[in-house]
Amino acid sequence: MATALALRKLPRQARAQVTCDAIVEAATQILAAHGLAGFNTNAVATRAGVSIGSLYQYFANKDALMAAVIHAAQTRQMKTVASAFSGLESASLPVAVRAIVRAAMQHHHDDMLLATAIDHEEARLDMDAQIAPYLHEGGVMAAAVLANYRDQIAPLDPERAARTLPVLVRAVVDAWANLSPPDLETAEDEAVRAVMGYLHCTMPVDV
Amino acid sequence: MATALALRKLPRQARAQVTCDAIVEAATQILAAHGLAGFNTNAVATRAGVSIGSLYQYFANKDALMAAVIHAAQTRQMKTVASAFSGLESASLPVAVRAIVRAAMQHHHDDMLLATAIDHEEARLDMDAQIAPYLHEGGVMAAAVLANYRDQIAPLDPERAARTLPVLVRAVVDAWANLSPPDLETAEDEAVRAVMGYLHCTMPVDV
DNA sequence: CGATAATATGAGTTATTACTCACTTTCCAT
DNA sequence: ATGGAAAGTGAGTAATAACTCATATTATCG
Repeated sequence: MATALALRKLPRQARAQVTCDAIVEAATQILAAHGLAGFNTNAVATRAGVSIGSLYQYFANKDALMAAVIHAAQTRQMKTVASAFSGLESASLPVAVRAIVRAAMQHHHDDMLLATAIDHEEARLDMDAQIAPYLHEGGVMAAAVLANYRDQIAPLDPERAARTLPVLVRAVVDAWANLSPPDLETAEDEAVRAVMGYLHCTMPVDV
Repeated sequence: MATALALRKLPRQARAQVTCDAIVEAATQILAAHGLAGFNTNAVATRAGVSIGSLYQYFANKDALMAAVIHAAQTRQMKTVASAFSGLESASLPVAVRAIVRAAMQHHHDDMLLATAIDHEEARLDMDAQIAPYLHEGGVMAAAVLANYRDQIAPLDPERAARTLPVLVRAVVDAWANLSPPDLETAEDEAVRAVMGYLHCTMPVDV
């Protein structure tokens, strides 16, 4: 525990940055293809086309590499969501919800092995603190969008909604997209239904 | 891949069953405490108080042991949910939903490391087929309960609901229960809100 | 250039771990 | 009892994988 997850050395030249990126990219691909069981530093270095020594120049240990993979995944996802949010001002609520669900779908069902590996390692490495900023940023965006539809939805706490809605979408999408064969249409419909339901819920919730 | 996940040998005597159970129990504890990173067969055998040889008498390989852990976890959860469903006939819908959410909470936030490890290994080992019966059984139970409230909820496909609702509850609970400090009250409220919203959703969902 | 710093290499070391097998102990049917 | 089957043992093996380090290559700058 308490492994230092920071980079051992910062890349200063352009080629060093390329090497670093290639390593993280290779690690991501291996996780997606073979899961944590196939994730080892020698394989990552080989796939990245660099030597094992280069890997350890930048990543102090395997956990640090894993942390970098998680960080990169979060950044990627944030970008996708942000672009889904942009240009939504004039859309109706159902249209907006569906657009955001579609954006979320691109990342998640995509690769169950990667997503579950990240979940597990995030928990094991106690990365809540590092993740918090991403969550907060997502919350701010969500709150802004929800404000546009203030009159069409039940009164709700935007901070709560910002945490609940993304995981809700993700879980529903995963459940339906991870079938054989995947049922992406139902995945989308069910996710939209869940979100719309959440936003409209005016029922007595306390008992 | 395509590892045989069945037991190598069936326990015939009572003490053999005890050994088998102890091994699966120990494996579960180690997964919960240290995650997949700490999960190795020697450690499991030691913790179970049996020799490594005994472990391999019953489990052909590490994956077979993992499969047994997953199977046991599913069975445990099924029991909890079933007992939550019983004695619910006279309850109001919100009360019933809250009761079921509470039951689901007992298993999930409990141990993020175990839950995420199971998710990941389930995906890696392609265990969809083995899991299907549990899902189906859950669906039957859910359908029976929902039928009681037919008049209070929006028309919906029980089979869809049976797949969507459990993962929805689980995801929301995990999101709120896995904070530091955990916010179990909000977890429950948000899960109830999500379920009630889903059940009531009459909004235009298609665009 | 030439000097120094940054980057890259990969064989090698060391620890871990999945799994085997020859053997002993316990149970049970006759 | 007793013979055979089931259960249990754990030192040992072979493979894997995290990580190091002495050395080689490449960039930067005066």
